[in-house]
Amino acid sequence: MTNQSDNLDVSGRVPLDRQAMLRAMAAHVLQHGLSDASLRPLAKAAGTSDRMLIYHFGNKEALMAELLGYLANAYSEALDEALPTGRADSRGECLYSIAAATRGPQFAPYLALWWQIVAEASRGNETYRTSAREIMRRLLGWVEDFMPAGEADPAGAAQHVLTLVEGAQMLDAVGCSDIADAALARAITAD
Amino acid sequence: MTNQSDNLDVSGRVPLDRQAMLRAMAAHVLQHGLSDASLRPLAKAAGTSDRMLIYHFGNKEALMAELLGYLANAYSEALDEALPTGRADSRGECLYSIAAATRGPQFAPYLALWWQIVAEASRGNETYRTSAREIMRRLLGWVEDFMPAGEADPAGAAQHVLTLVEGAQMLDAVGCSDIADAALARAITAD
DNA sequence: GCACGAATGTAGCGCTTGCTACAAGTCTTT
DNA sequence: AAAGACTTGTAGCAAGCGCTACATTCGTGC
Repeated sequence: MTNQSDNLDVSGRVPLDRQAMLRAMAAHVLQHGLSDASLRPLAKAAGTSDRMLIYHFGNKEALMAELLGYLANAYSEALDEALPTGRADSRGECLYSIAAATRGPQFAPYLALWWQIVAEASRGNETYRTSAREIMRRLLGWVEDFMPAGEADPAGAAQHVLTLVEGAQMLDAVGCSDIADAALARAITAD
Repeated sequence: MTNQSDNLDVSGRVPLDRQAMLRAMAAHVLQHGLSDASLRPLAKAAGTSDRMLIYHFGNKEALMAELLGYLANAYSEALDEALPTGRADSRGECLYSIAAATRGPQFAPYLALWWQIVAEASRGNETYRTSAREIMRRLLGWVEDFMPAGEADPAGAAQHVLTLVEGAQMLDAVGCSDIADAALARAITAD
């Protein structure tokens, strides 16, 4: 029952260890997926023991919730870096830029993980659903901010773009990138 | 090493057993997901033993491949039943009808399974990827056939509709149906 | 009627799962 | 220096995993 989540002392040593563990575990999960996210492999990746993971995080569910939050942040930061700044010149360019950025190979590990999160969310797991919804909201906000300045309904347009891009990513995942490409090209010229 | 996949004798008893097993296992997987698709639960659902499943299907991978094929067929048939026949009157109606049909509650079990399949496919599992691609192709064909008669580019329009609908379904899965609804409404009025 | 292969039950192997009991270290506080 | 809290290693539990060895039953062809 003793874990140090409420340890806020000045030394800061314990929170640092926690962060280091989370960083290492996040890297492991990105590479190997949720199905290999059991205590012993995670502990090995973090350079510690399953015993210590339970000690630090309480139980596996709490660990996964925290790890998911960490990964959501990491994903957000990766997006911030990959996505263009400012505003698009047209709706078509907005769609194109965002699709191009998020479908790039550097996001493949995140997307592979993403679909596992969606699968869990779809099965009713509230931890994953909450995390996933938060990521979508954040992404939607980003798309909205990238909408061209003259856009009459930036929120609606962003929702449209997001839905298309996510559909395209799913088609990528199952090897139907041709369909995704055609759909996006059509949507871009239509705008 | 003895299994009867090549047993084509007239009695037909063995293939029947195989079909019955697949039917029962498919129902179980639809209800409980892939994560509960290990040999013992599957065997229990099929009224037999893990020992017999291995005997009949060789190993788990072969079993899952066959089960996935069975489920893809079942999904197709469910779609055939749920989707309207004939042709839509407009692109907007086409999108609306297909979204309404495939987002209905009767497809929730299929969709929960679908995202698990997508997750596996995205991680590089070829069995799942092949199965998923086949389902997408079939669905795309269906959408194309439902396009209004006057449509200049039915194939392209169908790809567009499919991408939007799949994006909407993903947003449903993570509890963002509001975004999906708005995106579809916008796409429908735009058409 | 008997022999042979197909079909099936029982038991178990080696491995991984989340988690715990117990003991021993280390570090801080008094 | 003693005491207590924090931290960690070792060993293990009960359950589940895919799969197999062995023995038995069953139906059919000679």
